[in-house]
Amino acid sequence: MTPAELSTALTAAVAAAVESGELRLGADEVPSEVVVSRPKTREHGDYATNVALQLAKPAGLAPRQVAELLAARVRALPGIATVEVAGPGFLNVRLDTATQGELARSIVAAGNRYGHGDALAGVTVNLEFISANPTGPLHLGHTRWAAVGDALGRVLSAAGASVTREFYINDRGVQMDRFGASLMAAASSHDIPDDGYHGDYVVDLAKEIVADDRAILDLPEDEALVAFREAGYAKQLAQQQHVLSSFRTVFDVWYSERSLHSSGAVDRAFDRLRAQGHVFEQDGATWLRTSDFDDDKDRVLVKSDGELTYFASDAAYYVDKRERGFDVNIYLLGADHHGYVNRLRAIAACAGDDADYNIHVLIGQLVKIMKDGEEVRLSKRAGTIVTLEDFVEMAGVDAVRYSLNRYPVDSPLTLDIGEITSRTSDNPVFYVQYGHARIASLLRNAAELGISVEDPAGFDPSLLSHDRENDLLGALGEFPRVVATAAELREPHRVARYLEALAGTYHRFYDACRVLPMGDEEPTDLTRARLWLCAATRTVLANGLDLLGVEAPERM
RNA sequence: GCGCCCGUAGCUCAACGGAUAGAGCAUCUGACUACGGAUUAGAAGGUUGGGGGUUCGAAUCCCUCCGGGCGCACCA
Repeated sequence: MTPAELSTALTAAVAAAVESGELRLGADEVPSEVVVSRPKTREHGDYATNVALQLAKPAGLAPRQVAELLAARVRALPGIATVEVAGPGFLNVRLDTATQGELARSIVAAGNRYGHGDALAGVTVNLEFISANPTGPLHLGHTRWAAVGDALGRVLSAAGASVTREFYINDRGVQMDRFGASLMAAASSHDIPDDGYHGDYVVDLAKEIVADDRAILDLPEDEALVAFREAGYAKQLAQQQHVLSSFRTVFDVWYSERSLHSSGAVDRAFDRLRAQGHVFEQDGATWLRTSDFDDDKDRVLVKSDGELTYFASDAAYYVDKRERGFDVNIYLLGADHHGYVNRLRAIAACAGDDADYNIHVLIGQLVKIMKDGEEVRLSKRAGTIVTLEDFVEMAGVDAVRYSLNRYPVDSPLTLDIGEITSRTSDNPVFYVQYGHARIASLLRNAAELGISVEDPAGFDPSLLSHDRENDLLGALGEFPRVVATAAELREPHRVARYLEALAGTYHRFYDACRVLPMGDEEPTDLTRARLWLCAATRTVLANGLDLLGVEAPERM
């Protein structure tokens, strides 16, 4: 029995108690779903619920009275061993061993679908992250977003959402001309302007551009500037795409800011905002009255010189996403952009949308990396900043992705290269991957002994009665809810934390419960039952690592 | 000045409003002639920054103060 099935049974029990008149509740006071949780200590049963505490006040009864009358109903359900009322009014439920053990079979049967759900079914999500300027390499902050954004996309998909991952290319604006000017200066060995881009990559890029087309040096200056800018743009974008691909981060849409303007999306957005009545003219400029909502001041859309602001692009881009059919638009932004949150929400509100539902902005705090006790600040390539490539070169894709996905994004983060690359239990990514490899090895050994875990008839779930087996089954049952919660809260780190706990629970089971026969003993029913449990654990570890975009190795 | 985020063990960090606040590292003490010891058992370590409030119950929600980070353009 899964926690979800138990929850359904408890919900029905509450409804039946209301039906019979035992519980007097209004229609809107009957819970649509009774939440069950896995208690911290086994003394509190396999599962516990606080529903009686929550219903006591509306029902006009003492919490323990409510608990007692619900307990009587739940005891009668199939698969339930005992129900106790504890503390202020908790219901502590124990399942029959066989009922609990059946979970292993369900998990193996579900395979790579176990953990997936339909909590977000029918929701179309636009997940925008990184969105760097195509004027240089991706740096440490982008790396956090690449890891978290990609994992979040996987988690949202697992929860049933239809997810489009989008990278907004900031290819319009003065920084592009500065980039072109920097490349042109580097190509002719002039000093790069103070407001330009520095770092070895600019020089390398300039050399490549000249090697591709020597004639570029003979162009008039204004034409050369454009030519360098466009060639550099193409090369730098390709470089970012290549690096992200190596980092196992894929995008469905690369959206050019230029195309936003050339396609008429800006005009359409302005029309919509005007129609909603939030656009006004003042001092020769065109404004959006964002202060009608959460923003602290109004924002300029068109400057008095007729130029569009960057904010105009933001507004048009949001409206364009909505026109493309996205219900929920998630933005992952760096901490230095937190001032944008309210104005982005105000754009949604000005467009007539629900800022609480249609837009969701995640702000990521800074990442620092330490090596040998000192902060790593310099990049060989970029001049001043640590790049995604530098980080991966130091630690590897799996360690970087996993480490960045272990923590909530709204807290600053310090990672130690030595710790996240060590091949010992103090490194969570290896601890979890090792758990998977260990089970894979065990199942290989079982196959060599001719023991099949495929035969459903060979599985007697009632044999999984050891405390450590019960712990493991309980942990395995939590996975779907962990995934659903991670998706709902946009917090993929919950998956990583869960996997670490699961790996620990497995190792403790393994330490206490011999699985394969010793010496020349024959396999028993218990051998087979435990192999089912191992296979189920392996499935969950693999599915969880996949949600983080981290390999689940057969061998290490 | 206004706004956002953060403050939990010596360190890095967890914890749907739930029961005794948890892991890892570091410190100390144990467990292998057996499936991967890359494992595991235990000890010690806390007034969850301070103070109020709501609640049967607060690290979590509200108010306030203290401390830290960041942001407040007709820049992009």
